Amino acid sequence: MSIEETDKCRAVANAALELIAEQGFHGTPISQIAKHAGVGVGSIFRYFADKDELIHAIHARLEEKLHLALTAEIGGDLANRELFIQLVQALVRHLVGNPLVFKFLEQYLNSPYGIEKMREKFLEDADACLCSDREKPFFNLLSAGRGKTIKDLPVAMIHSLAFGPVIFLVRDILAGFVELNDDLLLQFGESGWDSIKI
Amino acid sequence: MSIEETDKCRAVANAALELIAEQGFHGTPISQIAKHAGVGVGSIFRYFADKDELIHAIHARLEEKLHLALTAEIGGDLANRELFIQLVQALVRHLVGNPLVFKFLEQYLNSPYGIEKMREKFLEDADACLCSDREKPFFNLLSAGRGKTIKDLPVAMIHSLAFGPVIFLVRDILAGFVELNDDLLLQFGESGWDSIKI
Amino acid sequence: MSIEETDKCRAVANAALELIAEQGFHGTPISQIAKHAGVGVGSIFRYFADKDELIHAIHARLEEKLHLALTAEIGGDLANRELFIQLVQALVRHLVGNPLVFKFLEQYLNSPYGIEKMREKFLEDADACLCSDREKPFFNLLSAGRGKTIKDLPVAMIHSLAFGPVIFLVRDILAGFVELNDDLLLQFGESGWDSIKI
Amino acid sequence: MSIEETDKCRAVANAALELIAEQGFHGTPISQIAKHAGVGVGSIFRYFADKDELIHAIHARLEEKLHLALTAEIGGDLANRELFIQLVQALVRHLVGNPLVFKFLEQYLNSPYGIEKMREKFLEDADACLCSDREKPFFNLLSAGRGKTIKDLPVAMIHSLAFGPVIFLVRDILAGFVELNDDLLLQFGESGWDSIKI
DNA sequence: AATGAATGAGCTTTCATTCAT
DNA sequence: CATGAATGAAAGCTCATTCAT
Repeated sequence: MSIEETDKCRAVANAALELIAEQGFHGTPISQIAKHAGVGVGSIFRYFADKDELIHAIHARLEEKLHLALTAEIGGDLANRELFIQLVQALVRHLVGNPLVFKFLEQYLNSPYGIEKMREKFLEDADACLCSDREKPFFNLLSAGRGKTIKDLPVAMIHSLAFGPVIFLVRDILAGFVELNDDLLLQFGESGWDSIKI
Repeated sequence: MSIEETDKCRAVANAALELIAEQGFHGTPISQIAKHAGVGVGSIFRYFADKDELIHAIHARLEEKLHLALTAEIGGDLANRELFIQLVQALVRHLVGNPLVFKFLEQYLNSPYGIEKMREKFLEDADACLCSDREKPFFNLLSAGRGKTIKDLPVAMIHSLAFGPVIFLVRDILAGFVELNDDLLLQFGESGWDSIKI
Repeated sequence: MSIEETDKCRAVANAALELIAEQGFHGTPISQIAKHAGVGVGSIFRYFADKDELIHAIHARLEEKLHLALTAEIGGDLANRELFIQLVQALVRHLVGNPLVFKFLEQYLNSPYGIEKMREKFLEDADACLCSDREKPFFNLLSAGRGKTIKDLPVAMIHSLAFGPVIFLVRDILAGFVELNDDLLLQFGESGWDSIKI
Repeated sequence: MSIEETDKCRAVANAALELIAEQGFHGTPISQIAKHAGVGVGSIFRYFADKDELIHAIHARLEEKLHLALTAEIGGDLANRELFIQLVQALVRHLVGNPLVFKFLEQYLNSPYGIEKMREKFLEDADACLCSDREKPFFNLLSAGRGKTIKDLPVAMIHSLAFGPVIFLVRDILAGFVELNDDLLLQFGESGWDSIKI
């Protein structure tokens, strides 16, 4: 169920996002979310059947925003070196600029929630599931170049080479282990390309 | 507290590992661990002050084993292409061969447990913390080559480029999205090198 | 408070009757009643101060209807064998023909609702309370014959002998344990008479 | 699941019986039962998986006790007038002497709990279900005489004639509407027989 | 007058932790 | 030492009731 964009609904989703990103799913009781959102507990269950549904809804919204943010910048074929690099840069910037989003998604994807979600998708559409929704636009555009400008490896492997580094880098940036600047980010994007180009 | 290597203690840790890997931290009550380990609940609290301590202890043990497994295979300078590739292969094989270990660590590192741990370390020893313990041997050996055979980027960035793909690949393999063979694994290792080599 | 016979009011009472008969008092939220009645929740509280009051009002209405249905068929002295038998038959037919009414009353009378109600009545009017309202016409007419055609036992005992079987029979019929026909019903009525006649 | 006869277990069951008899299932929170039993809430769930299971267990125990109390006094064929009367007397005495038992059973049998229970039984053993467990000994012994000393009516109908009055009488006695004495009880038993004898 | 979104007290249930045996 | 029965704080969730619209 996608998030109905009521004011109250968004307040709840935002409060939940903030708290869960810092405390985890199980460290964040509904009552706390309610208080932080300035809402009664009961109201949360008006909008979301379950705590689970709330979490899935937040995930869906974040994926969607991410999708929009990225597709806005994508012009064409990711098998094209410059485009690939631009997108890696955009992705890193988006996640670093929205740390709560990153922290939430990290937890979500490595929890029973995300795994369940992946299974569901796998059953209904095996192809769609070779990557998380987050990178679907990337994924499609990468597939196109396989065997031409991009190595002829299984899609999941290309995917790992392209996005594994991004996630790790963002994690380290948010943890304060790396100070990013434009030049470094450019080099990082180029390095990613080096690993998948033929 | 590291795991005292009593028989009972190991039984508990093993039971916990198996159950947590499949069910998550919060899906695995102490009582279930006790039953699965053939031990009384009370006994668990003799060895581990807390559920948290149990989890951290398991994590520590897994890191240690991983460390041992990998250093056993390392001969020299990772800034050397062949060595790097061998190590990526060894790491993938080890994790794919020990899925419970991988699943546990994935959860741990992306949960408040792991994050808290990272913070603790950061405070006491900034250097040690630039990478997770898991890849410390890699990390040290990679540092050595920076600016020579390896790009002159921040260590954390090199680290992300080198290990991000590994983790993502293992995840996809365990999820059944990729079928691995020796040739593919070799190409994967080479690709990793391509991204960090000068 | 008796049911004001507004359209909306009756719609609510009917919806509540249907739902409660099948799901019980506590399995039937006000919100469900409102939906089923095509009315807003708030409106229910305009007509009935409480959920309790709604339930008591429904009970009162059912008693009244039962009263009317039965007195319509009563001509005279129940101490008269034929009249008694006719009335037992009418009562059984009425209840079997209105299963929701029966199910509601059964629950009501055997719940704190009914018991509380009985107490109230007992305090304000001991006589009225020697039987449930439901059988008041029966009761009065039976009293008349005590010591003549009917055994000289306490009224409540006569009452139990006369109506206990009816309620039990209806319950078994509605549960599908007995298939009724005219002949059986006649014999049943005669049997009831046999137990109270001198 | 029958009640394990631990001390604590019995304390819980007794507390629950008392409270539920007076306040109903839904007026009696587990926390209150725990307090009244001098036990922690958690302990209740050690013995009973559910609130439902607790209630069913109490019911089962009461049925069993009733069964024992009555069969202790039964010597032979209920189609025999004197035996039937003795048993009606015994049943009335037992229920009047144990008002909590009566109140609990009344509520149970007329609630979704009891109805569900009856359905279960009906599915597994249609015959057994024509009467509630409570009267099974009665029932079997009555069946024997059908067509001989007892009217040739459907069993459920005989059952209604024989036990409907008992339940109603007990209810009225406990409500204070009838003052019982040995003579009245004897006449009551005889009246019951009058309704079913050929 | 009618509505239904909002509320929060209160319920059932879980589970880490303790401690008497 | 080892055990597991006992505990109760805390969680998720429901629903009668209110009140702004």
